[in-house]
Amino acid sequence: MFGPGYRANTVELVSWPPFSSPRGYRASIAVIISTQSDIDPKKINLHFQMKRWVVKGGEKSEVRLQKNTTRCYVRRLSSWLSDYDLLEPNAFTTLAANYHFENGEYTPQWKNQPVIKILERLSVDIPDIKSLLANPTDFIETNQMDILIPARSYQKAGWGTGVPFSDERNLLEQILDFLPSEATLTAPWVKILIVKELKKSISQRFQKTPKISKPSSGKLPEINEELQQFLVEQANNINKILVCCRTPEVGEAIERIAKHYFGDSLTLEFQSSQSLADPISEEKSKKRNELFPKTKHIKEFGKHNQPEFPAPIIVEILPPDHQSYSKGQDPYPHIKSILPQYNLIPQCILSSENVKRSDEFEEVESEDKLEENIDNRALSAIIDAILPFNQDYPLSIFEGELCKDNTVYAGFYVIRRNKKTANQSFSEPVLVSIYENQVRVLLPARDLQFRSMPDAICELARNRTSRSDSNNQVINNVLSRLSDRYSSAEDIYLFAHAQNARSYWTWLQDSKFDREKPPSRKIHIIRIRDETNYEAPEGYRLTTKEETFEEESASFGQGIFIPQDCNIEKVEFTQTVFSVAQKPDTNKLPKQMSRFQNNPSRNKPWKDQQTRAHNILATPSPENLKLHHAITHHLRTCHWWTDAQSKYPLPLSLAEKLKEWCFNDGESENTD
DNA sequence: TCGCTGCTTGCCCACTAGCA
DNA sequence: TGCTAGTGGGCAAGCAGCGA
Repeated sequence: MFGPGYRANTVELVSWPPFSSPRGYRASIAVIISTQSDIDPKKINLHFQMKRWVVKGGEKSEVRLQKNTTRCYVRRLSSWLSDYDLLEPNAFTTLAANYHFENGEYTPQWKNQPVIKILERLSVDIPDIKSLLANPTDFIETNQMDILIPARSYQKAGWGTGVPFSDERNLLEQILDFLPSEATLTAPWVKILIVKELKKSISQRFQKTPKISKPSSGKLPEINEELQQFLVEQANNINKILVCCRTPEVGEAIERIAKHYFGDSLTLEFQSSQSLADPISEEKSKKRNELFPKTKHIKEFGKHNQPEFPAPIIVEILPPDHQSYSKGQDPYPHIKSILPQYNLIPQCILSSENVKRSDEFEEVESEDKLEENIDNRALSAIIDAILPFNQDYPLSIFEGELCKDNTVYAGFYVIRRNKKTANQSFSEPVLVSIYENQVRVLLPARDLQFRSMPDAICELARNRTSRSDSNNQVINNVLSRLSDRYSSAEDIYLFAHAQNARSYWTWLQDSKFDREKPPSRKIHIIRIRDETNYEAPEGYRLTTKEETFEEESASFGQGIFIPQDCNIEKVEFTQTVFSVAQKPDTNKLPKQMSRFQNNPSRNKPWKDQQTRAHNILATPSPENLKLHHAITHHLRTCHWWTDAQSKYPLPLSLAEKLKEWCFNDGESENTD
């Protein structure tokens, strides 16, 4: 049956009738169809999903809706128009439901009132939501109207989330039977093996960083000398961290963790300013008749504590749903956007104050829970606070004073805000480069000066006017400035995120790009696409040569892959290559996870690895295609602050982080 | 005491509604 | 129609309970 189409370029199909487990759980398989045009020959992607329907379990009085909006799937056996009968319904529609708060009570309701009104005019009776929630099974496979409530990931629903590759393959083979004989399944992607010279080249370039063990069960892990030395080096640009706490617990935790992980090398300076993180009240503007947030106290704090050079500050704030915020706004975005104007780069940590929630449908977070993980929160606050100051990034290998890697790695990202989150919408291109482990930032819409990361953050917070150069001119400036500044470097890699940057840098679009006319003859330009809009293809990859789906071996593939009909030795340098992240070690899932066979692991969640698509759009050395892709893939693993493989190559991650480190929403009227 | 399982939660990433 | 931000979804990891 057709499901609700969420996007113009996709179609969703949902299996019917839902299959049921011996215990009475119900589930369907959904297939989302999208097209892939950048790989020749053109391909159709099928994305599978588990639709797990909530049924009442045991003696519980009723099932609960999700936290915010629940989109229930509705299937009606007779036509929506009473005088016109359909033989067989072939589509679902959705009705949104949520909780409505009135007189101190939460009641479930159908949310989408216009739809309800239309249905009323069509004389369609929508059942009362309370009876649906009290007896959901009464609304599955009826002869009137079926209403199905999708389960959240954490809910037990008889099946786990995700469809494993073996099942996908099985389903694809069945689907193929219905298609014309010309339709074929694509073969597994072929792994590009990184061997000998290539492997050597990677291992001789890049450092390995130690794993940072986290505190657990209230105990701090043992920090060996090597790890402590490493952490101290990452913080060596910091004289001190200003800490502004509301409660002694948080202050003590930060002190304890700083001492434990960084020894005596981090100086903490405690500042008591309770009011800094108070809820923000609103007041009427004198000039215009509008409400604006009162942020004078944050500005005054900045003025009084402004250091000569940018410095980190950790600010304790209350959770956004704390009761005292009901009287005012969450100060977090204001702290984030105002303090860097005064050379203070803030990192926030949540209070341990008891959270009393009036919402009975929320999971209640007890004080105990927040107490328990305070060490973890303190560690991530400290790491995030020092991260922008980490100017000597542990990436390339040094031998004494000499860097063995004469390569520049750069990432291009466009920070955007709309009217909702800034007084005026804007696009701000940023470029982050790493050369001989030195991190530098270019704000090309402003000037062509390479800044340190903290300087760039403060500059972005202070001043939002851009030069009026055309986007094209800005891009040309970036490319020529990059080649000039690093003229002695052997290679320059520039990573750009397609979905983010291509409206600014139109050359990145498939239709505008011309391989014969690269914008630079010196720089390797690599375009990265992620799953947004289904732009990275669905696919499976096998680590072995034999095609086998037994024991889910395909789920554990990782590395770089190309479609099987490509020959890596002969392909164009612009060929799309897939980078597949490693599944985390701890994710040791059982091998047999089929959703269709009644096996004990059927209810475990399953997830595909993160896939990215790379294209090299320009390169002075097309013959080194494999090396360029191997480097791009390897840079996903070079984020010292986390063990996991990350979304993007390192310089692109740092460029994206700039957005988080500054420009948080909430600008206020200038009252100075 | 250890290993296994299920449950919970923080955090991060992905998806898509709704804005511009 | 493209982009953003809010919401949804999933992984990691802690913890409790249970049985060997």
